[in-house]
Amino acid sequence: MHVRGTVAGEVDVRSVATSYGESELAEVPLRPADDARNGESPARGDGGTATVADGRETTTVTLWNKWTESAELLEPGMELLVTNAKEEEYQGETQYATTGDSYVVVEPSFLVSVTSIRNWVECPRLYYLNKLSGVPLNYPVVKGTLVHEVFGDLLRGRDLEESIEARVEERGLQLGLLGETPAAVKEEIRENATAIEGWLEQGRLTEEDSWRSEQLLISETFGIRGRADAVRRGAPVELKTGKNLKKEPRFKDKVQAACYALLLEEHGGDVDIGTLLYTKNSALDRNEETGDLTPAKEFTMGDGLLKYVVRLRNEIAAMETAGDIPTGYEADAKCEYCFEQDTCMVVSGRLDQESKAGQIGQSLPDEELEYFDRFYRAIEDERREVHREYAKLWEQTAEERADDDRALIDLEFLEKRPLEGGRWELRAHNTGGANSKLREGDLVLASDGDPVRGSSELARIERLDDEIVITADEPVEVTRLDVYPSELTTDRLLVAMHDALLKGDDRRKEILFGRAKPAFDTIEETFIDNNDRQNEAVTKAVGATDCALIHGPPGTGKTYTIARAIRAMVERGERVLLSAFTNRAVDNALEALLEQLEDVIDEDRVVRVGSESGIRDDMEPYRLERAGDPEDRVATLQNAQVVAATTSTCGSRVMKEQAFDVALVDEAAQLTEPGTCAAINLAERFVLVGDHEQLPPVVRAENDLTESLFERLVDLHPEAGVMLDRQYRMNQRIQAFASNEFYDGQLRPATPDVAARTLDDLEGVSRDRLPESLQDPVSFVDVEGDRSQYTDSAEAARIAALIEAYEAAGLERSEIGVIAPFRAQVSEISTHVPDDVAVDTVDRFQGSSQEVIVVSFTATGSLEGPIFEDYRRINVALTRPKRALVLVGDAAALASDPVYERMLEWARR
DNA sequence: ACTCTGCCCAGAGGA
Repeated sequence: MHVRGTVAGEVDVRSVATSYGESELAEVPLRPADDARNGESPARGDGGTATVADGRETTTVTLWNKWTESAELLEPGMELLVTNAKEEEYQGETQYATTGDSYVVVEPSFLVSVTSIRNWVECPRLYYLNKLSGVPLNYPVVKGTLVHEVFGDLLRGRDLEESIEARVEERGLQLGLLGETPAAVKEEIRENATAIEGWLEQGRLTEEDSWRSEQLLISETFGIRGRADAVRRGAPVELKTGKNLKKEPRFKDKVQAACYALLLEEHGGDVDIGTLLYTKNSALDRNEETGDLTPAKEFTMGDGLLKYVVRLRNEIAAMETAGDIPTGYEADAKCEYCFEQDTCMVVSGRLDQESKAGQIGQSLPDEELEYFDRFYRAIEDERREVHREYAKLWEQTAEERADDDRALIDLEFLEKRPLEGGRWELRAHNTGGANSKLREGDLVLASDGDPVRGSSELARIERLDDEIVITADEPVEVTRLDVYPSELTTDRLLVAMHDALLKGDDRRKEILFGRAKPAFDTIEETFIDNNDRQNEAVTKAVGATDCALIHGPPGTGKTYTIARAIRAMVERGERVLLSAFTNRAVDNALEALLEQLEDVIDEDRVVRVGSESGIRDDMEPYRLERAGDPEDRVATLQNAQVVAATTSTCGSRVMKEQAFDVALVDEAAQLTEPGTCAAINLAERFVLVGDHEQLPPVVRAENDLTESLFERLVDLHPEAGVMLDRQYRMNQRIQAFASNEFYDGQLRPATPDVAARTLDDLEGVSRDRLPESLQDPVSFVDVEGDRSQYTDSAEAARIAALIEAYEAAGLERSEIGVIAPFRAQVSEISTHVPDDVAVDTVDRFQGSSQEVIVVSFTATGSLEGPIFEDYRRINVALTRPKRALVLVGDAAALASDPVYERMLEWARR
């Protein structure tokens, strides 16, 4: 049976004399998991149940011999899983102990990647450095990736030359940045491919082989995930681009293969043979011991190796759970042979970390060390949240998961169609309501119903409506799609923070930490002649030698100001990076910029970097295509004077090779500090534009990431900031509340026309035709709600009637927007109102505006709940309309909070 | 208690 639970106290490790001699044992007090679903977990295929019988009381699990090493890692509160345990009666109590078939897994829901384990076995410090500073663009890595892709193609039956041609073409941009020519790269790949082909031929001659390539595997039991290069007859095959003339495979390569063996074991395999394919070994190289010419090395993976791998994995999981930083002493690697030695010493020196390699250089100032510590923790908190999302893949039932919007279930599989290159196009019919987080272009786990234990594939969504089209390596009879969680964003945040602190120049850090005041050059030019603050903002942005901060409340022409500033920079010959957190914000800013840049620079000197699915269709012509001739691709990017990309893309390998004079970050109040750093790290100076009175960054965990760099710098360097104070959007009556409540009364209409705008200005609309209660630009409709928690059908019905009234007064449906706090209420309202009325959450309405806005508060009785606590959300909701705003809600509930009460008074006037 | 966007996933190799 399997035992799973939470460590309930201190672990006792000691030696005892047994009939086999001296043995080590560890006694772990364990509170068995009370989650009933645990019992269904099939884990390993021996039919055991996964949980200890009915109890909440603490029991004891004895871990024998080598497992005591994992026991030493345990802290109270950690999760523990022991497979194939035996039950023992001791002093009338039921206890458990490991058997010869047991595995001990620390924090099993923390999914460790195979690469992590491979790095860790070499040196835990190497694992840490990889995570912290990332791997820069370099040729050996790109070539390795290419060889793997070609290998995969060969296994799927693609023609060799065709594959090489296509794969090299796809990597044009990266190869160009590395200064490689296609002909030379192809030639090198051919050499590796010859070894692969020769080996494949051997296999075909001798027996029927069954092959799988690039299989993504997740183990719920061992807490490991990874992608096997290939699986032959159920056994892992690892491809290596390098040379190895020794008889034995490298140890870390064996460990990697053993990881896949564990993963395959959980998926029903039972193998003890691993194959490593060193494709640089050629016929000219003779194995020094065996004289063997083939590149393939087969080896046996014994029980001991597999268990050792799980113990390694436990070390990582325990360290990540505790939030520790490895020193290198955990391993017996020799630092003098390590090619990361210098980096390791510098990092430990700068961050004042204990390290086996020793320290070089001077430690960062205390405040920077403290900053590093705080943000390292915060980012790792986020990472743990991503890990919890992985765990939900098996902890949630399909229905729970679909409710969570992270999956589409009960699809009806329609057909499979082979594509060129051996991939497949799969089609399924979406039977349910398609209200999920999944979007076109996303990578998902496509499965036959169970993404972890069943057959599943990493697939890309090509089309998503009633009929779903995906592409994948294997023809899964897909009936379910799951979000595949990714640590990519977290990884990039960490690297961005590392770069800002360890690679950033000193002057930049003086500014970020408030040790110096931002400086400005004097600029005489007038950029905008009818709006002083906008002009001041452009002047500051252009003249800043360090940074400028532009605070732009709703409707104040933030986007125009940015575009004007960038134009001025471009005219001065500067290279500019335009960034924001979301693709939508980047595209909006770029759209305004293109208008400004007409006649200033050629269109082809403006480049949008990002994925095809992320970029808005009308910006597609500016998108940097990665595939193509290397020289040509790299010229397009280097020649660009303006590059636009999300902050996440700014952290990509390609973007990190780029340098700019200025980085301009829009919607900067929605960005975490490390997120902002990803963009500004690439430039000499920066301009942040945003409004910290609107919504803050979206983060998974409650931590230091919730305050933006923008907001912090506005406080730290008020003299670098300027607030745009004239708004071009709202009727005066509408803007009054937000102005007083959020902007100290400083926000005012830009012109008398704006102040006086009403629905009457719109063609064919007459306010007289509205009920009297709606004739004022701001009105309140008191609805006693239906008392349900996240929806309110009474409000929804009333809103439908309001929309009819506006239509009757001559408004187009497309001129009306409805905003609600909860997604559930958004879908409730959507069922009541016509399709062409925009209905969305407050959060998603940020950044846009409408002639008429109806707000559904969805609260009866009281205003309790986190969504109402952040007043910035009301600021966003109330500042979306131009000409009319209708608040719909329960007056009694709204009056229970002072801010909402003031809002009520204003609306009812 | 709720809100929710990014990202080619994980791994590619050097000595």
